[in-house]
Amino acid sequence: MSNRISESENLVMEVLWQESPLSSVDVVARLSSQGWNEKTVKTFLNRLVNKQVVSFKKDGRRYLYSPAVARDDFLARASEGFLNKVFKGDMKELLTTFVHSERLSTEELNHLKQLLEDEPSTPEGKS
Amino acid sequence: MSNRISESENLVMEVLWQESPLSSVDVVARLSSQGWNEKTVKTFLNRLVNKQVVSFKKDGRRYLYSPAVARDDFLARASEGFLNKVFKGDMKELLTTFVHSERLSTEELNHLKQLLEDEPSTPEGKS
DNA sequence: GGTCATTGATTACAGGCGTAATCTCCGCTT
DNA sequence: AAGCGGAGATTACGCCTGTAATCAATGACC
Repeated sequence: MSNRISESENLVMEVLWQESPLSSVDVVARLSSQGWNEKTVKTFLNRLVNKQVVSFKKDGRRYLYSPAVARDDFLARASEGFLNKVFKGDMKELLTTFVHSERLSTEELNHLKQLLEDEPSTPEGKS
Repeated sequence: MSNRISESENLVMEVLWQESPLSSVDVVARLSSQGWNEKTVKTFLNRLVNKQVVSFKKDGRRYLYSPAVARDDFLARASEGFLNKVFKGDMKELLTTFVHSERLSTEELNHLKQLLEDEPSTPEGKS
């Protein structure tokens, strides 16, 4: 259970997924918009290492951090968890909620249509 | 900040959204699959009342609980939070992740296409 | 009317999280 | 070689959460 990633930790992961390896100083810099104290970021890095989702290599006296898990896997599992938790696993309802959200722009709608066209499984026969 | 609903509390909400008002005994019964002690469920009900997302009416010495917020609003806000937290607000990526998930059945895909067709905003002009 | 059972309210407590400060170790500088 | 400055490790601490047990009030039964 303890290998769950918190919201703040997730932001740190995002930085590392975007670019790695990074020193803690770099990570702090890339998270400056969060207004976090350097110590706070270090704490997150430490916890992530303990949770084994971030690895590091020593470079002199500093560490260079890298993600130890792929972002896609991560998102997929988080999404799955959210789906089950909030929507009781009802994917249709989840999609309906998101599609009906005003946050869905025309561009996003088109992107979504594109995605659906590229998806294989929708000919005629419903298997 | 404290009006956030936890995962367990959410399950209690689901029960009430499905049917209300309900006595605590009823809620406990409907959550029996969770294997929670009656005291535990009472705690959640109490916390939900304090968070003002559940209201109650006295019926003799017991309370009859009802949701104080609409499920749709709730899902929408939870979804918004998830989108921002896990996908940094990137709706396209969220949709991509869900659509690519193997959990998306043919039926769900068709449902989604239907949703898109019913959505107004996809002519030519992008605003 | 008093006692008891039960219901909601209060209290408990460990582990996770946000947010850091402090400690310790070690490589550079002088 | 000695000291210092900075990196990671450890510790701190209050709030939230999961999980209940205990407390207090009150309606039902005798």
